[in-house]
Amino acid sequence: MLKLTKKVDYALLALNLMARNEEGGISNVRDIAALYSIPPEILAKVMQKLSKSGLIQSHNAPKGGYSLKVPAEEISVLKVLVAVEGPVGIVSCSDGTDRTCQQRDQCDIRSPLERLQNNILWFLEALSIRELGQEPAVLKGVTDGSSLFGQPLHHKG
Amino acid sequence: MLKLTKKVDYALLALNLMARNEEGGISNVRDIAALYSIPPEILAKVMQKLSKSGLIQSHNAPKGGYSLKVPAEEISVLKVLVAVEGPVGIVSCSDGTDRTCQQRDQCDIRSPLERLQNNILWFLEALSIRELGQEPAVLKGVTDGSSLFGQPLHHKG
DNA sequence: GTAATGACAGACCAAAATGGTCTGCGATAA
DNA sequence: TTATCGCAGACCATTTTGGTCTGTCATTAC
Repeated sequence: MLKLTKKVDYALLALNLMARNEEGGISNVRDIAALYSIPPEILAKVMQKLSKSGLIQSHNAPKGGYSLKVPAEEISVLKVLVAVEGPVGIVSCSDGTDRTCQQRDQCDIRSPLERLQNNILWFLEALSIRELGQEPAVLKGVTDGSSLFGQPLHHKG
Repeated sequence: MLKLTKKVDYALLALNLMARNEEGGISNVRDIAALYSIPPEILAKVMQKLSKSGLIQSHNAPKGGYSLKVPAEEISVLKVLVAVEGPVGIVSCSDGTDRTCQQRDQCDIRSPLERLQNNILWFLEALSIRELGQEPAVLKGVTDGSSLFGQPLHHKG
């Protein structure tokens, strides 16, 4: 629950690798799969989805493979997530998936949960695969919650 | 993927209701289930977990039911989530669930992902079931990402 | 005391999501 | 023209999830 799928993990690993190889560097499925011990067939499917969504460019030929189509800075974790798994919604009633929610009429907590969801999506969008491969120091103040907020809010400990 | 389960939804609805009824107000499973069209047996299990985790108090008797054991302000969404579904981890390798991760040795994105996870957990901890039932206005500046941060960071649009 | 109420407990099942396999086709450059 | 590598989709096993069913135990109103 509230967990990234293996496919997303695989996509992030592959993209991170390609981000380090760029620019224009080509990696093929077999090599990446071998490096990370990923079943090649699975990674192949994942890469195809990334390709269809326009994040990477395929080179269908011997010595071919994939290369980044846009700069690593512009590929957010959220984009990867959506490309691989479709629309994200922590509450099923808010992403169009569940049209038959039995609680919808009586639901009195949807609004704050959607707000919570927006925050999570915002973080996913703010983190690029470029930053994925960088040392914590670079990220400091961006994704480290404890230093991100000026005031303690209502955080209960 | 990255979605709250129905059980968590049910728990939040029930707790939100009880938070409005307090203090010491008692609600029973049958009534709550009827109000929100939740299968009573399911809600019963959920309530038992909330009870075991110490968030609510059971009153096993006719005219009995459950009441909040601690103030609504002190019950975070994260606590509810953990009580109902166990430890949370958006990356399976970081919550002790997956001890056989094939990518662990070669994984070069774990650190930033764990950071991302911490941010999400932080938000879940910062949102209490008291706030769940309040109007958006009260939450403004707390969970609304767009107004929460002073600077735009690297947010790509 | 006893019967009705409501929590407690756990086996059990069906559907969906997930992770993975297999097979074959299509494009292209060596 | 053939080996390489992407493209496509059917297929299957496992796990997770949501839900049902059956029964027991505690309490209190009568």
